Amino acid sequence: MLTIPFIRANSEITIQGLRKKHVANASDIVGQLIAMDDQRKSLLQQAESALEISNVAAKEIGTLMQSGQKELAEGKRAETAALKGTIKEKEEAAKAAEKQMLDLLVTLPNLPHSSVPEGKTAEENEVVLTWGSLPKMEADAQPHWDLIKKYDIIDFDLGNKITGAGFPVYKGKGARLQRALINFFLDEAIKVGYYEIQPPILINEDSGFGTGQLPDKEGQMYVTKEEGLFLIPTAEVPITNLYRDVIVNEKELPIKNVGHTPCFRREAGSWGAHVRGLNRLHQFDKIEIVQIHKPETSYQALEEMSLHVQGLLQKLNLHYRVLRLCGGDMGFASALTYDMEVWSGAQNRWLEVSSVSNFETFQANRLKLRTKVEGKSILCHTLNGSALALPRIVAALLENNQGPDGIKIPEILVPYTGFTHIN
RNA sequence: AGAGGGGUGUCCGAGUGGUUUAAGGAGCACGCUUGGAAAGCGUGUGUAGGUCUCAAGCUUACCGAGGGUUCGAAUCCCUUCCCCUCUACCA
Repeated sequence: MLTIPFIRANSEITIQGLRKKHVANASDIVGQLIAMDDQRKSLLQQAESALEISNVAAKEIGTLMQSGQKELAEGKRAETAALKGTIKEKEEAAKAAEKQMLDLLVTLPNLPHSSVPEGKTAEENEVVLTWGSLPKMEADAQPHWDLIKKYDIIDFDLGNKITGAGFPVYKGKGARLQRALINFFLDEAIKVGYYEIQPPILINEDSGFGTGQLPDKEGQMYVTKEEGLFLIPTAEVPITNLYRDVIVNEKELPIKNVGHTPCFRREAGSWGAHVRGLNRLHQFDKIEIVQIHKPETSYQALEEMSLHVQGLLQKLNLHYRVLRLCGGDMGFASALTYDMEVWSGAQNRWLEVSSVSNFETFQANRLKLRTKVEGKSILCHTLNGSALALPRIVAALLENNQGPDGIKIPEILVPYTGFTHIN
């Protein structure tokens, strides 16, 4: 969430930024917000000055009562009783004005960083770099949805039976490959200083608001019927919300956390072409890295996180590219996002396997996540990224490494899997 | 899940309608003291909003959260969340 003081002081920058993110009527909205805030302030002032009078009178009544001057006290009481209505009325009006302002404010996305390219769709994302080369594929190379059947390692039919579409069952070497990747990714993160967290995978409404999933995107999450809790769409939500309503000691920054969780996404209405097999699921495993920084170090951290993710892909020997997302393709809360895509040899296309973002103060403002610098409390910057999401990595590994003696496991994973081939 | 007891500042903890302007202690910061340290002494020590060019000052709200009663609420009432004890259940 953007802050009102920022918008007031930088209304032109705000309008330009919102336009880059393709918010319609950006200029009108900013004008409305400032007007609503003016109204809020003026009502608040009226309420507070009435309150002040009433507080002073209440104190006088107290003193009079104690010294036994009942008649004087009664007179005062009648006087202040009349104020009650005004106070309540002004307070309610101020609260209503604030709510109106917040309701509008929470619908605004974060402003993009200056390096974010203009553009509306994924085609306009900027390719930052490409690593490796196209895997040499045989003419009869099979897509992963055929390979998983051939080797009987991931079973969609069984998932359909026990749950529904998009909930595959991993079996035998399929399950072991999953476990190997999870441990590999966690170990690599711990090696470079991340602290491992195992958070709950159900979260409450406040947490959903803190990281920006609510109030807008509840349609993407599964909800429990009795308690109204949400199944997490990403570990970003619980791990970042650990710091909700926290003033972090400056000495503890930066904070670097990593966690593995299953992720649940309803993906309502997004099924169709290009989502076969492992390409899009309702439940999948992901290792998430989350960092909390002082503003001046957050962009350096973003680059480090990007390099960390790239290191994982290089160790797995996957041909990948890095994209800088354009204004129209970026997430709601992000100021700058890099997507990492791996080449899928049999599908002949790029698959997104990671998204690394700096949210600057956007989440921190919702979370009330602050630190103190020279005695003043300031909002922290939050960042996160997938390192990595499993299904598409598995898809690419299966497709790119298929051969006559089965699917070859990358060397670095063999100590984790305990086998060299799936055959 | 049932019965009972709780939730107060960074922490411990007092406070059952009006000098509470949240006592007292610990911690922390700064200063004095010291060869240095400890002890001791002194001062300070939350968050958010408003006012203000800045600062100071003034002011409003905040005692788990939300609402109510009252001239006045940490204190009384209602709702709700969380913790503890016992019982029940359970990996």
